[in-house]
Amino acid sequence: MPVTVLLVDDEPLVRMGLRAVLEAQPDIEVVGEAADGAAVVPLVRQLRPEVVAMDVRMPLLDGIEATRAVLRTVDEPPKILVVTTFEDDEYVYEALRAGADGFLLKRARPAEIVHAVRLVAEGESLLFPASVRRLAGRYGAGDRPARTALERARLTEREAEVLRLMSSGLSNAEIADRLVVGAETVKSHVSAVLAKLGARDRTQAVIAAYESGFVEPG
Amino acid sequence: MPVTVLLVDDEPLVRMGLRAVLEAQPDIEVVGEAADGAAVVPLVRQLRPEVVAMDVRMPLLDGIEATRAVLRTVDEPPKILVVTTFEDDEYVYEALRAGADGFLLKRARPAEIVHAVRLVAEGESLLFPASVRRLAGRYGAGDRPARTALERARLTEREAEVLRLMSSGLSNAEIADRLVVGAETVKSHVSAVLAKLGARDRTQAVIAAYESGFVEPG
DNA sequence: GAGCGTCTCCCCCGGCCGGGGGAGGCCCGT
DNA sequence: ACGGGCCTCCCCCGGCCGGGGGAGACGCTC
Repeated sequence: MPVTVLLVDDEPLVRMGLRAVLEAQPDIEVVGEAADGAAVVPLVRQLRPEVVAMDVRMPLLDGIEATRAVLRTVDEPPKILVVTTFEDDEYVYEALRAGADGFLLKRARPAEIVHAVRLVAEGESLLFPASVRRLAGRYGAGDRPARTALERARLTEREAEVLRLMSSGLSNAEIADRLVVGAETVKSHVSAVLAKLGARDRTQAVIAAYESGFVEPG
Repeated sequence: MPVTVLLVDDEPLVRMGLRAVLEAQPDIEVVGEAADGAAVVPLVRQLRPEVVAMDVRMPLLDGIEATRAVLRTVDEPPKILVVTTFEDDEYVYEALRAGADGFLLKRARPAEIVHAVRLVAEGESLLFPASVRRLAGRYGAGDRPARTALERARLTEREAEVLRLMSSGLSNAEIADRLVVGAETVKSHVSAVLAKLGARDRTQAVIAAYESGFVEPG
């Protein structure tokens, strides 16, 4: 059965765009739309979507408040994907802290959007949108949303170990030596880590590791 | 004229190894050796080497104290390259704080050793030996040696900008778009950054950026 | 015993990356 | 006016990386 998605955005154009992109996929079904945050909770109760693509800036109730409302009032809440532009980065981190599961850049290409939806639907986090770095310096100490997001990624012990070694700058071959396993094995673990973190390459994974507090600089 | 190097290590075997490796290079000349830290300052005054390859654990005066002594008492002091094994990482960061210019792992391959010597001789730092990560958590707040080391790397404005973008997870193509320049241009900047940081690839450069405080996690 | 997750290894393949070397234009300081 | 640093772009090339897909072995749980 397909992944069910609820679109929440005050701009019809954006909703139509997302719908067009997502409906083109056989395994994704858009089950509803909302134009403001206030309508989200009742719609979620009614439609029980697996994923909510949630805009940040909306009338009545913004994406952050709507995210909080959904997670606070709905049993088995859907995954929340925060839809954003570069411009409202400052709001995004609040949404993540409110419990959202990932980012989605409006300017992302269709394939990336589809990928993001599938990822969160599978319970994986989407730690790494290209703009994550721009959030730096805006978190208060102690409440880093990304940390929970990475924890949500549920890395296995081996994968965590590989991520640590990646974060110390080692190549796959070097990691293989260190762990005394084959290079192909390391590749498997690395691929798993990238998928779970929503990272495109090892560099993004390492950044996510730093941003989330998984590793810490001096 | 060749780069002049002073070897300081209490083990003759290590000195011989280093000498063999370095002397094989036409552009590098080993001008002297010392077996303990106490002999370093007078030898530096006498020989005026451009680079000192300094062991950490030595009799009489260890590498950290010797480094301090040289930098404090010699005009136009040489570049200090700390020679270390994995095992004495805990001492290395002190050496860096004392003003050393880079690391050198004893188990590094000859080509890497030669490379390290050339780099520091050219006034560039060697931020990224494979073990840098192991230093994490040992720095006191406020006195991060790596920060000074990265500052010593003297990145140009453009290179710093590229490093920042690399540290936000962008690919070369994406950086090119963002800066509105050609992909080849970005490659040039990236290569320059890697060289100046002593990083092997962009991941190591990003790690160095985090470790040095050049970028900061949430 | 039949799953399921984890860890291990394999193949093929396209692509981005990074090294090496070169080159032209610009500004700035000598 | 010449040199040097910086930014820009170019070519060739080998290699690591990451995706896709598959598979066997182990241990756990149901």
